[in-house]
Amino acid sequence: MFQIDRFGRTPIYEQIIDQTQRLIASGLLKEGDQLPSVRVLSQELSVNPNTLQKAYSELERRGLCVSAPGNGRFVTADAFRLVGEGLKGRLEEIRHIAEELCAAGLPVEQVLDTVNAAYGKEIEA
Amino acid sequence: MFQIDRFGRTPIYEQIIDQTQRLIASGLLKEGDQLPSVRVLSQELSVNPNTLQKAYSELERRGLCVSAPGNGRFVTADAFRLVGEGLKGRLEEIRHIAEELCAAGLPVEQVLDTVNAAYGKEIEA
DNA sequence: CAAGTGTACTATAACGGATAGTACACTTAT
DNA sequence: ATAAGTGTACTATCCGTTATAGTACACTTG
Repeated sequence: MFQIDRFGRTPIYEQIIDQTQRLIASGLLKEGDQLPSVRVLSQELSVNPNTLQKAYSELERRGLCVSAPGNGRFVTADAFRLVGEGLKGRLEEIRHIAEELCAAGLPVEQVLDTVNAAYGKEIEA
Repeated sequence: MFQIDRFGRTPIYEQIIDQTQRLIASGLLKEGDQLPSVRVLSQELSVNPNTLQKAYSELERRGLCVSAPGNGRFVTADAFRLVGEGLKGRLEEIRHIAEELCAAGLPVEQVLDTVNAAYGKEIEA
């Protein structure tokens, strides 16, 4: 369910946060679904429970899941809408990079082509 | 000439590298131009000389500048071309984020509009 | 020679990330 | 009631990266 890269610079707990959000955004995780427990996921990924606890706490702070002590941790009803709003942040990243490329003199078409390619769309001549 | 953010997560030496590359890409730094010495820049930015040395060493490793011990450090002839190749990496970042947004169901038009906006282009209806 | 370059080296401090271990409270199923 | 599985809270420790401090040396130019 999760895939951890131990060599990159991005912390494990951030990877968990990102991937969980992506699972929600893509609909693989829906309202009411239970997230893997910190202990189970800890063994599955060979990651310290505290690290996962940190990630889950942040997801909870963002309102994407709620904890039912003694029971488990579940995706909230607002989760899908909330990650949708979070996509604006990703758009800002693209905007930021695009501004750099613009300043560097890269033609805009090349950027647009890249976006279209990512969407699996054929490049129009 | 340089602007340092001491609170962000990105290390100072990386900021120096990035900004220098951007100056070269935008043409503000051309072949033969002298980079500020580690000592001068150290005082100007209130940054340790070693930190700047680290940044400059990396730029040198990438072939963007050469050091003339006792004289100074200068932008190479290949610098402009090399940073140009580096832009492909930035494009890959955009591609990566765009794939995420695609998976999340964000319409492609919204991404294209963002790119166009970054290029200062009006959005076409 | 003096001043300004780059370079090299050691040592230290500070911070974030991750781990280890323990303990406690709660819910569910048996 | 008990056991197993949840979440939660803590403390302590380790490690790597970043940044700083200080010193020393070699080189080039004026």
